[in-house]
Amino acid sequence: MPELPEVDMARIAARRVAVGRRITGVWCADDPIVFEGVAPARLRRALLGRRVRAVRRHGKHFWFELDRRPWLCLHFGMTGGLHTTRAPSVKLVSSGRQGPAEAWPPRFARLRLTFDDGGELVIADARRLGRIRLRDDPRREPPISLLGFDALWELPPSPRFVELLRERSAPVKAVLLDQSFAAGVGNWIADEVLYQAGIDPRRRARSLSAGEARRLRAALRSVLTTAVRLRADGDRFPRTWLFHHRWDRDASTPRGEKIRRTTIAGRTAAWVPSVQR
DNA sequence: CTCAGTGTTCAGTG
DNA sequence: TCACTGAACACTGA
Repeated sequence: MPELPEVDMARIAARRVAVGRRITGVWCADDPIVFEGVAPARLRRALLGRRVRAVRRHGKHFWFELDRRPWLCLHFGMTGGLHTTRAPSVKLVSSGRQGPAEAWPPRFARLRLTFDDGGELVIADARRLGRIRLRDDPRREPPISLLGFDALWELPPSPRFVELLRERSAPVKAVLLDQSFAAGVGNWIADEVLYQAGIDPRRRARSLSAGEARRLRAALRSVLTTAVRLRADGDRFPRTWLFHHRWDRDASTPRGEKIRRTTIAGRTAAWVPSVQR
């Protein structure tokens, strides 16, 4: 479930369980794909006994600052997620959703860390498109160094945002999905933002008027701040959002607006022709 | 059984 | 050269 708001919830959950604590146990799957270039023995050596200083996020990536380098860097891919427990019996999930106590350790666990106070943290990833890496200086090394502005924390001022869009000839939806443009925007957020700004996702980015670009920026800021404030819990998103209807079978919003689906940049775009021009 | 999917990368194209 | 597109990746659940 990982676009920027979900990853930010994971950052907060990880911070709560890990910051100030020492890592006393490391278990990891022997999976050279998810653990890109990191053998299990090296991972254990890098993490065991370390104290966690902070948890940082940029776009959909996040990482743990430790008291010694290298640091632990994570990306959830399409199906990854973070799970934590505090006391042996209390279970918390990064989504914040309250449910029946989940299985522990969770299905598809790839990495499991135990802390000196008994807390635990698990990275799970069914589809294995997520990545777990070690980096000496995450912000200065790929893949994080290749990202554009963080869509929530570093949104450029309007004039600069307009300028950046003018430099791009791809469909505006493809530009929104490009992590070297705005880091953290994923498929549903791009669709939501374009819907709220009233812009056809197929439009070339450079064809937007300054007014349209400003509307797009405002929608991006509004959608992200709202989603984060609501703890990335889709059930609590405003009912006016396309989010609730984009995959509906009947393909229309409660207002009776028809939803159309089009492939752009290899992803399915859901949009409302009567609203988006 | 088939296919789409809240993502990224990389080879190929124009 | 550069920007862009689409397939590949790997697996689950509808």
